Amino acid sequence: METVVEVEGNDEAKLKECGIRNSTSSLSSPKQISDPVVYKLVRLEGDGRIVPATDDELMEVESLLIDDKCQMHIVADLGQTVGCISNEGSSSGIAQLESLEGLLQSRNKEAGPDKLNARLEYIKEILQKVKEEQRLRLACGSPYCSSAYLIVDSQCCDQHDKLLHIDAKLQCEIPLQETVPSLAPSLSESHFNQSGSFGECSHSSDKLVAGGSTLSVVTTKPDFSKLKGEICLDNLSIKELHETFKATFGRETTVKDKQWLKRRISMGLTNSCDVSVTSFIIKDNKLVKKGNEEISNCMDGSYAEDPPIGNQKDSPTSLVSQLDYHQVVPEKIRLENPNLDDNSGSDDHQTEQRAAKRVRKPTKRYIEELSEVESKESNGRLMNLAKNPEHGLISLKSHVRLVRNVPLDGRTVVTRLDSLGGYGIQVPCVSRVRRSRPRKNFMALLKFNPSGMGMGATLVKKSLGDHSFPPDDGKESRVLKASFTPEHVHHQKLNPSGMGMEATLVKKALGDHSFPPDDGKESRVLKASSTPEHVHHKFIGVPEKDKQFSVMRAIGLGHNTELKCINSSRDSDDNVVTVPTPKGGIRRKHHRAWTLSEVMKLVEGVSRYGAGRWSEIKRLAFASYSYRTSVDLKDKWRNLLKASLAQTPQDNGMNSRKSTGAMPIPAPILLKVRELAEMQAQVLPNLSSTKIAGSTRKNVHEKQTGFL
DNA sequence: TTTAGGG
DNA sequence: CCCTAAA
Repeated sequence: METVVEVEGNDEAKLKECGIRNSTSSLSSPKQISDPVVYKLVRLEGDGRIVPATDDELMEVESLLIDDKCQMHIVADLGQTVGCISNEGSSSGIAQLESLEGLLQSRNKEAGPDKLNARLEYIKEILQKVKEEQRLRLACGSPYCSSAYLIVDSQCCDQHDKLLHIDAKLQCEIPLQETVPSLAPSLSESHFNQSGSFGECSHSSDKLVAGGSTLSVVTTKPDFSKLKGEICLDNLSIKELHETFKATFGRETTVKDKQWLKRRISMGLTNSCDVSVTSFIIKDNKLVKKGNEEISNCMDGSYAEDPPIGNQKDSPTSLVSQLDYHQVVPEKIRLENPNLDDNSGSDDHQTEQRAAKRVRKPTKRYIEELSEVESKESNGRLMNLAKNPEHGLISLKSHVRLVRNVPLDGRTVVTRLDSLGGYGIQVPCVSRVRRSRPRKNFMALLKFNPSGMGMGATLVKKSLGDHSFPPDDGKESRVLKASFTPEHVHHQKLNPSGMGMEATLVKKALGDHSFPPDDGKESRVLKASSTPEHVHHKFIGVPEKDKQFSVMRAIGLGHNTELKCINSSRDSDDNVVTVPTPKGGIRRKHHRAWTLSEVMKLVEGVSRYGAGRWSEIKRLAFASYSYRTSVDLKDKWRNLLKASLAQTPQDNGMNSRKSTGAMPIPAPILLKVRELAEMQAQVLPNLSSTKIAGSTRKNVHEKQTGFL
């Protein structure tokens, strides 16, 4: 998969490609080695040379530049527009993209799981965008002129940027717990830099900027360092294969199975890009891919030719490929072939199995959540694009770290998500407040309770049956939900056992307002708003000492108190559920008064599509009114109907009276409402009841007399 | 998911 | 406006 991303790209991409495929990284520190995937910062010298963080790397990269065919591109292009794609690069990039797409498709066919498909879809989408941008750029001649996404500050070409994004996404989808820690931070940094939201947030960037002209982030795979040149695995002896294996994964293997070795190596090298072994050529001890096209071509048959092997025992390095393997190879087969290769590591085997398992589960969920968020929040392509990757990051992070710094991480994640989501700091703030609230809330209630006891009762009731604390704005609440969602997942994963229990309990205590993590996208305001609350209560207490407290509440001791907490929070944070009306009454905070135009729209909609087609009307006539649900329309129509019926008989008396209070509905509109009602009443019940028809007619008559 | 109807 | 049952 990752390869896919790399393939896609222009020179920058190629650069990365080189790094990965040719096993550029010669990270020597143990820590780095232990991390299968590492994003490294590389500095581009004025002359276009790439200067990695370490000397070793420098050498590596340089040699790569010499060896690889992409050298020319890199040197030339980077030389002048550091990190930007030259036209030449762009065109080739497009070509690569194309082949990449083919690749993706072929993979799509092979990989059964829907998740994979979803991912591929996503990637394709991104690629599409990238490609388009490239074309635009070509047309304009200027690297940035058409960049619809992020105008990245000097340092990275956005192309590369996107690649990274994709990478990030991919990575997160391949949640390698061992892998990510180092990855996430650097990634995020680069993101921040590029999006500009965070200014110079990354120390690393500072460092690099200071040291050299530009910086660029390169993905590198550890332990590939020993591989040099091109390799045709097919021609290697077992011993050679062993060497290669070692170089690739950093450990020995005793497996004698050539096929297996080749497979493992290729997978390891291509980093989960299912490239057939044959796409490698060996040369001077280096392993290199022949070409992108070939790769993509090979893709299709690769698995067919290469029968699945039961024992997946690689170093952690190849977890990525593991993932693919697991996805592609039916569970059955895997189970049926327990140990094709014996000794070299039943340990590894199990470990990996476990890894794969624990890895995959969260992924799906996360993706769902993320996609949901995306679809909801995306304000435009720009944001969208910038965001997606970010989500990836988030998921990454949570996957990796959830084990410990929950709160800390959670916040970070939220914050970041938010900033990229284009919603300012709102979300994070809210979330923080919510999180810290549980303890205080308790006391806060009394203070905040504006209307005294009576009110309190009302509130309690509401909280029980109606968790509508929404910021009165559908959008906003949705944002909230979105922001919380990840957290929710996060926590759940974090503490599956204990947490789950508590969550359940709390839920019950609350009356189980089935807080659906993946509730329908459109989730009505109500639900959206309630979600955060639930999350809050479910998870907040857990990580620490609050546990007891929450448990208590959950059990019921705090039933009321908890509710009150919610209320108070609403009072303080969200301006209460209800709001006093000038008239003296109380209405729901997020009640949206129907404007005349809305009413007219509604009437028109009904006349056009018919009463009852609320969803249609909603969709077509109220598309822009996100806060009006089809139910709302229906309700309003019902009211209108009532009003129209009530008003007509007794003339304006009613009307005038009404006008005093809420918005007066103009008689003409009521008239129309009535007409429509009758028309439809006639049309529909026509068949069945004459009674209705009679009454309708009567009504018609009345109305007509009344108004004409 | 949408619609209809009750609260 | 909210909730829920039914389709």
